[in-house]
Amino acid sequence: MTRAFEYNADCPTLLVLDRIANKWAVLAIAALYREPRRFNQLRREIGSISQKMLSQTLKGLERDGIISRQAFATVPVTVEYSMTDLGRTLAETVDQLRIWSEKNIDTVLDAQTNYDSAQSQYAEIRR
Amino acid sequence: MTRAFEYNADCPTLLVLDRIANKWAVLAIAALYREPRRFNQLRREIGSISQKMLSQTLKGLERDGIISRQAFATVPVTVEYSMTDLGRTLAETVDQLRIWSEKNIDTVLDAQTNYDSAQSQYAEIRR
DNA sequence: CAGTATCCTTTATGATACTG
DNA sequence: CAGTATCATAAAGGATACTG
Repeated sequence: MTRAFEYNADCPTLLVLDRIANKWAVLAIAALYREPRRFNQLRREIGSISQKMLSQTLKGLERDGIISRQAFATVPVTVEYSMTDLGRTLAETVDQLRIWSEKNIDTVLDAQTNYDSAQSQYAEIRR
Repeated sequence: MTRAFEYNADCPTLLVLDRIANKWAVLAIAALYREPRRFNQLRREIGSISQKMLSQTLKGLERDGIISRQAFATVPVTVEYSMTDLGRTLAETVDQLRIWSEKNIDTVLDAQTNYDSAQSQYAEIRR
């Protein structure tokens, strides 16, 4: 077996996965990919995210050096989030997922329909 | 704002994200990327996954047409999981995350250390 | 072997209220 | 505006027992 697929606790993939195998993080990264945003701006744009989750997600991404946070001493305070150089390289990778999704969504949807009808047919027989 | 970043319920990215922004799914995809595996083989390989989660994850991936399940009428039964053609294209994309992780894990770890020490320093001042 | 079913615990997330 | 704190609930996950 190759080193790449050892899923032990020290595996870097697992560490990074705990950050990005997360819907909110992916959405935040995608939103910040092109241009910086303020907190509530992000919140409105992502839409489905709560204040708590956004705050938590941004903090985690900042901790990992994926995004950076800059506060301006306005009244009230303005805070701008933006991708770091490191973050941008991750964002490009994550963006591939978006591209894959848009390209293959129809195939996936068809597969789901197929699977579901096969299942209900089986349920029919069992009854 | 570009179409790509509208996070409404119909967004294909969100639908796919609900599947792959998931640690177990990513691990299963990574494990099946190179060669087919049997259920318990996968379980041992991923290690940290429970029977319940593996079963659930594989079912979801099969439903989406990412992997396929083939049962052999041996005693006891043997079941082999493998990537579909569609799945393989996703796996390649997901594999980029693994590559990114291995390449940048040190930078991320450093960023975390930095962030944490800055935080504790602040806590020190507040006290 | 390859699961399913069930119960129980932990974690994630939402809603609400409050602050500099 | 940009959060934090707290409580409540829903969802995820683990452990165990059981089956073809």
